[in-house]
Amino acid sequence: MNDTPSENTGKTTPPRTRIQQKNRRAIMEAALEVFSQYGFRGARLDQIAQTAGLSKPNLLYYFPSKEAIHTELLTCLMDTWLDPLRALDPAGDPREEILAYMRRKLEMSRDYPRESRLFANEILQGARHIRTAIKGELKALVDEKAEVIRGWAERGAIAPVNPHHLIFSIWALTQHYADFEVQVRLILEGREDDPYPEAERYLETLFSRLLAPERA
Amino acid sequence: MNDTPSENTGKTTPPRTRIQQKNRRAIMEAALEVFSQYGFRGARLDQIAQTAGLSKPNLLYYFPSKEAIHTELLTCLMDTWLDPLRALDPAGDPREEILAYMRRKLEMSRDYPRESRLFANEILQGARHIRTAIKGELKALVDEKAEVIRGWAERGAIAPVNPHHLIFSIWALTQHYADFEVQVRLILEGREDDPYPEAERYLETLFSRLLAPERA
DNA sequence: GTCTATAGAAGGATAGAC
DNA sequence: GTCTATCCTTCTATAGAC
Repeated sequence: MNDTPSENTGKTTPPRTRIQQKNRRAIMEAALEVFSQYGFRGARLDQIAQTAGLSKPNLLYYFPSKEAIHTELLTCLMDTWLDPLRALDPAGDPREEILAYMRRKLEMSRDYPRESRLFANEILQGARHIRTAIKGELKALVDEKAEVIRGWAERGAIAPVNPHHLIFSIWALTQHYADFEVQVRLILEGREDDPYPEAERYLETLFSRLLAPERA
Repeated sequence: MNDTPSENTGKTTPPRTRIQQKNRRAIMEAALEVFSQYGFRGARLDQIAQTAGLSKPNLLYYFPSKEAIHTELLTCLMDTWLDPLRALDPAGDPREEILAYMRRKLEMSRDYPRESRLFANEILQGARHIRTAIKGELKALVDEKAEVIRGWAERGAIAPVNPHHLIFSIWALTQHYADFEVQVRLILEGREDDPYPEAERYLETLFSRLLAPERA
């Protein structure tokens, strides 16, 4: 997931051979599959090993422990996970930037639902393994972008809103379709086979009306 | 949680004595605490027993298995969980009814965050134990209320929206504050000690602007 | 009804042959 | 690097005394 063998600073164990790279990838993939479904405590090493096509001891040849796999997985994915927000451009058109951010997040839910559920499980279960990342990296990024949004609202480019809660609402609304996918699909059964086209239309309407500056 | 000793149909084991009632309540309370934090697979019986102030074997005197505790808990809470939506009154003022529903759901998140996380864990982990309830009870209720909302939109009492996704969005936005409470609080640290007052203001603005009929 | 003790299965992790 | 075998811990669940 982030196994660049060259220019490795030594922070994570650098994989040397092709086969190691391949196996480490397979393990990360399997770990994502299992951890995203059951959370850390509910996940079982045998399941990860089996999904990765390895024996349990072989799995533990690559990583020292269950916790190490989990930590590596979260660390590798965190950056990708924050990219959509990082891309929010202070110089762009305010409403379009926010709508585009929402669309990127909705695409992430559609294309990477397991990643969404991995973080959902982790936070739901107390965020013990990513507390520092939330308090540091994520908080800093959110505060920075919230400041941008506040500026847009102040100069009247968008309707006045609480920037932090605006960001929360984008997370909540888009991630809901990944995290609660089972429920959404069961309820929409017989109406929409794929919830995402309607979700996009609905969320575009929602944020357009919310942010339209020409009112009150 | 639902232990009316009289007029019990025999569906769940009817508690006979005072002490049994008290202990069963304590177990349900402890089970809520633990299952909501770790999900079914991650939860441990000792933790539930300890939290309930009972020994592990004593816990299993009241319930035959871990699964039985979990099922009982979900069953008991499901009704309460759906009450806010049931209360949506087709005869009421459309915008006010939807806003009131949102407020009730937000209050549920604030006052019963563990219940929210219990269902979140369950659905996130595949909804294996409440599949039938979702496909049956919940789907029927949602479809019924969505029809009401569709009627309101058709006669122009609210702006046109997809009723199902409107309901999803109310769930997503309100439950987010319970399910992702840790993250919300960490990010708002130094700004808002209690996220709920601002959340209510923000969500009222959001749904007011979304549903305002006098536009387009 | 409640406890101590423990069976029996499953989980995480290691040893050592190949 | 990978496997078989296995250790030790933890977990669910039960037996049986009180």
